[in-house]
This record gives sequence, structure tokens and C-alpha cells, in this order.
Amino acid sequence: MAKTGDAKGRGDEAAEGFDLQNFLPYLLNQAAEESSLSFQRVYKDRYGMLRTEWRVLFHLGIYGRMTAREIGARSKMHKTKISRAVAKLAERRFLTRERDEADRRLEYLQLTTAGERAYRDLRAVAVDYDAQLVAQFGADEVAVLRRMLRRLAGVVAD
Amino acid sequence: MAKTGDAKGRGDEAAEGFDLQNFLPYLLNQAAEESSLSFQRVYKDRYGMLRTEWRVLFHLGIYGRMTAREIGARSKMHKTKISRAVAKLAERRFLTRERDEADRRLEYLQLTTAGERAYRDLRAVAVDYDAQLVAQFGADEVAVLRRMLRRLAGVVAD
DNA sequence: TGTTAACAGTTGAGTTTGTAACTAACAACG
DNA sequence: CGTTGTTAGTTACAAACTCAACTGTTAACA
Repeated sequence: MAKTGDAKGRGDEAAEGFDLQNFLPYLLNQAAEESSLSFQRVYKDRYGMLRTEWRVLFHLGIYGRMTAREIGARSKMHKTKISRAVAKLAERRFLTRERDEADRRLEYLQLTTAGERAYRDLRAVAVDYDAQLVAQFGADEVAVLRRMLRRLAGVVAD
Repeated sequence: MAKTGDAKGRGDEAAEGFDLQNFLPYLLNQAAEESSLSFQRVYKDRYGMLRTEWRVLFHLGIYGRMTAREIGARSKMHKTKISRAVAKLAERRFLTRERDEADRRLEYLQLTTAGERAYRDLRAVAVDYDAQLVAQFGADEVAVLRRMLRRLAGVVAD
């Protein structure tokens, strides 16, 4: 009933041929889910982490000591997600929290040695993943893909 | 502390410069979330639908009458998600369920007139979105992006 | 046939997320 | 100072998701 076979002369010719597999939000979600799977398995099985947690771990690992607010600004994750992720990471002794005495609303987060170790381990996996990807698609194509994704994500600067 | 400033001579030169904004699973998730937002607002506000629900709606709208199993095969959504989405759509009279008498495990799903109407409405929004995207990025780049995403998603054929 | 395996779809328990309201601390301005 | 507004971060509750177990049905094959 939806697939009429002759789409001409109805007033919605362009829409008739609509393909879900070309619709970008859908396609992006599919690709994101698929590409996350292998990496997810590692941080989940090896450290019992959730997506939000490895993200926080990586932010601290890469950029160093910072507050939850700064992580939110960089990652665009909602503050409640970050709050819970930080609580879990602290509980597992992957990070320490230190109150800013000048502005007592702020709390500086920093990886512990164990946190650093986990970060380096997972980072190695991520680097491998990227290398594999470049090998499969070619460096140029991957560069184009990254550039477009960054624009889509609305990342202006870092 | 993580950013040492001189990464040479440590044995992990490649990893030291690791950038989250280049890591594809992360980048894909960011882009997917961002690009889903505007469309999500429409199907949520206008029909009170969830992501899974518009997906089922679109599968039936585009490909016509089919079973939940087929939707799962095409979309790679888990069957419990589909089951619940179908239940909601049926409750709202957007689709009808019809048992296959030859194989009574199967249930054919089909959009009602109201379901068709909702589908066409949302499809128009999706088509607009795509047009806007092509205008912003250029048809060639969008084509490249789609092709790569399809490969990443592991879509072999349809 | 009778038994066992496989499949379509549903349900339930536990976990994670999203929204909004909350606490505590600082800022601005009369 | 003191009221009002804003910000960092947490918590409560409802909605949604995951995973495993379940029902009902067909298939396989001894």
C-alpha cells in the first residue's frame, strides 16, 4: 500500500522514493551504534564501565585535571550524566575530587594512578581501532569523514 | 599531568597525541546525537513518539506490510524494542496486526490510514532535512558521507 | 508420532537515562 | 549588607532500555 509502484502524478514524487538508508540521522545512528560495539565491549568487560564513564576518563586522561563543568562544555554531555559517571569513577578509585577553596562550588577532578592505567589501556585499544579503520578506508577518506562529522556535531573549536 | 608536552622517547609517541575529537566512535555518537535532535523534536512533540516508534512507522510506511521479525532484520533493532514500539503504535491506532494463519507465530503489521498520514507528515520533514543538508554540504560530499556510513553500519544490501 | 530444537514475539526484573526540582555557593546591584 | 539571580553539582522520580526467561508455535528427525 505504501509502495505504489507508480509515483508520478501524485504531487509527492520526491518523497515517494524516500529511502531510510539514505536518511542521515538514521544512518548516523546505525553507524555510531555499530562502530561503538567493539570498543564498548572492551571498556565494559574489562572495567565494567559505561559509555559516559569512559568519556569522562578520557577527558581527564587527555586534558588533565578539570572540573565536571569543563567536561560538560567539551563533551556536551548533560551534567547529571557526568555527575553520576564521576561518582562511579570516584567509587572505583579511578579519580579524586578536590574542592576549590576559592570558589567552593567547583570540584577539580583528577585521575589516580589506577585511573591513568585504565586510561592508557583503553587509549591503546582506541588507537588500534583507528589504525584499523584507516587501513580499511584509506587515510584521505577517513579525514573527510572526520571533518564532516565534526561539522555535523557542531564542534567549532577545542 | 596527562599532557606532558614532550612525548618523545617514551615508547608511546603515537598515543600521546590522541585526540578524542578524532576518535570515530566518539565523533559518530556526537554527530548522531546532534543530527537526531531536530528530527526528534518533531516526532516527539507532534506525535509523542520515541525513536524506535518512528523507525517502525517508517519501515512500514516505506516497505509496506511486514512482520516484526523483518523490521528487526532490516533495522538491527532488538526484538523487545520493536515489540514495545509496535504495541504503542497499535494502541494509538497507527497500525493493525494480522496473524498469519499458515504460520501462527507470525504477525503482519500494516499502517492504518492514520499511520499513513503520520508517516507522510514525518517523511516530508525528513525530506526537508535532507535537502537542507545537501544545500549546506554539497551533493557530492553528502554522497561520500552516506556511502561511508553505510559501510560502517555494515549494510550489505537491502 | 514423540521428543527435542528453533523461532516469533512478549513479559519482568534490574539498570540507566532524562527532566525537573533541589542544595549550596557566589555575584550583582539596590 | 540584603535581596535576587546565577552557577556547580546532586538527587528524586518516571520513563526507557537491557537481558534473560517465558509462551506458543513450527521444524527436524529418531
